[in-house]
Amino acid sequence: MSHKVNLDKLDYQIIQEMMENAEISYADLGKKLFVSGGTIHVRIKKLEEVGIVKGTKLSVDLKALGYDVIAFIGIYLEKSSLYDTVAKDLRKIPEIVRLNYTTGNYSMFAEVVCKDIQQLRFVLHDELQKIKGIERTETFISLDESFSRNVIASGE
Amino acid sequence: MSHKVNLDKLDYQIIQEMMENAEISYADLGKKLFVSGGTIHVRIKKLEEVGIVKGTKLSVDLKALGYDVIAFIGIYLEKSSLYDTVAKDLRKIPEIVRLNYTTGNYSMFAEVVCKDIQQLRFVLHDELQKIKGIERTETFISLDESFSRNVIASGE
DNA sequence: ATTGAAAGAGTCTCAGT
DNA sequence: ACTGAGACTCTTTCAAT
Repeated sequence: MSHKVNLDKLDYQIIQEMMENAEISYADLGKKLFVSGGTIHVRIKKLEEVGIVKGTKLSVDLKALGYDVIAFIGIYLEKSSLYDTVAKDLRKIPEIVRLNYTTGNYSMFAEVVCKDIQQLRFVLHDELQKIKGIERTETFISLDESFSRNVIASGE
Repeated sequence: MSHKVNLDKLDYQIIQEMMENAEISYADLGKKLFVSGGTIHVRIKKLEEVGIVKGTKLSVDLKALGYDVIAFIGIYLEKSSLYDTVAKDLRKIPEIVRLNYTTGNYSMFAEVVCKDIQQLRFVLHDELQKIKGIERTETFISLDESFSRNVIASGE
């Protein structure tokens, strides 16, 4: 459980700004938010210490990298108690980049990223069929990503 | 369309490493990959120029930020031609962080991030019901995220 | 293309407020 | 808690290979 930390407007502004672009310098971000670069530095250090900021990641264009196919897979389990073992098996498939245990129709929800439809076919027909405990799956291939963005960082 | 660029093993290794941690210095990454820091710099500049690398983003712990609820929404449209107008309306709901146009059961697939169940209820019952063109929706609340990770950067 | 070194820019620390 | 300046580290450029 994450014990509540009190963040002020400046903290949220820093997070908001750097979720989109982490390359901005402390001095420049400070100018933008009307504080010194030193203050930005102190705040970010605090946000790292309390675990809100986990680091920075390279933002990569998947299409440009050759990954043209994104799909979502709804997974029905034979028994919901099989969740952990099936999750462990799904983790071994590198094309599956995300797995959630969900309420509703499906027991689990997976996101797959593949280079092409042939690779997706392989994941669905070969890799997934091997896994014991999956009753059936439903696949939703993304034809277009309308948008993808960050949450709004604010205290309400 | 992204015209193919020839990447070698070193390019893929740099991407792989920095997708996970973009804070490592060029000198340190160079040591790890047995080249100079200057070479890392040249490669990253190339990857930026060809549009594979889009920048760096702050990695934030959503739970620690107060966002405890992730849900997926399958959306049935009255007519699939309504895609664009509905997408435009969904974009106005800040809690919806991602929207895909998909094959299969649903016409669209949305991901929502909320502070609590009350906020999710508000998005589902108030915000979503206002939008013209949505026939019905199915919601899958994530009870647990088993894993979330990057694709493998490699040329096969 | 890669390297190593110099120049420039950014981060980090700290004493003062 | 914020600031500004100094110390330190990293990025960026470039001449040589």
